Amino acid sequence: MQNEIQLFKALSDGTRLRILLLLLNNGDLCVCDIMESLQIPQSTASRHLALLRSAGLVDGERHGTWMYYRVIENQTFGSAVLASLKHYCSKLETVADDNRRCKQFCSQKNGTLCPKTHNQEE
Amino acid sequence: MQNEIQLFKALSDGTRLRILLLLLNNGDLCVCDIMESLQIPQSTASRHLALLRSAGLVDGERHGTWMYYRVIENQTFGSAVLASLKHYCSKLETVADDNRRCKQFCSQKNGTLCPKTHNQEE
DNA sequence: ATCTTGTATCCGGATATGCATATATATAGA
DNA sequence: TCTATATATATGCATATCCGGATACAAGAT
Repeated sequence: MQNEIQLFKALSDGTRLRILLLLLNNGDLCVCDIMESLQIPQSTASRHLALLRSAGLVDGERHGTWMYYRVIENQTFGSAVLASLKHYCSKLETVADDNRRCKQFCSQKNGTLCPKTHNQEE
Repeated sequence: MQNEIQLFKALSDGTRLRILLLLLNNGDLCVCDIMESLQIPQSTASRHLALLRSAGLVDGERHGTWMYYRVIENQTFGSAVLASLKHYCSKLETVADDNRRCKQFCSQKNGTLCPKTHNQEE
């Protein structure tokens, strides 16, 4: 049951939950998007992303200089929990604030910084 | 999102997961059942049960000397996660061992110690 | 070579864990 | 009622882990 413990450990931190919800709601994002949206230092974002990746919740894809992260969609326990998480946390104020900053930052930088077009889900 | 963090913290410990799965698979249990099934000291079982209760995952009902614990069934996020947990962890060896010890202990003590008949689900 | 982006490491402080011990509560019997 | 026993909770302590931020380092682009 080590996998489940690691999964819940990864989820039991506010910053990581915000990162996951940001990715669930906004598709692929690079580290600079995340630090802007959540207003956290770059090293903090990076470290939490590494932990989320080692827990099997997200994976990263390199596009030149930028590293794009996304939530892994498979049919495991982690996926089921994340789906519930997205559903139950959609109304939270913090999440809404993060999403708002994310959309603003991504549209303002559009075409000027990151090479890859940003996926706007829904 | 403090509720969700507290939920995941409560779930990110092997002993607590085993307690929850034991309760999910065997219905109401008292502390002595749990310490026998998991082979852990009484103080450890009690401390984890207190934490699970404060996280809103289990509640306790007193029957004379014995305190019976059960998983809380409501329609919140925690319930949804526990349902998935039970489904995805049903095949784990540790869980099977715990359940076996539980059934053996409960049947051997039947009528002699705890006053309340043990619920065998399924 | 230099700039930007991302990762790894170090530190201090906070929190969690397990076990042992002490305390509280409930039951049974004299 | 008083005592002995069984059950449950609370506390203290040593150890281990985790968090955030700063700093140093690595990788890619021009």
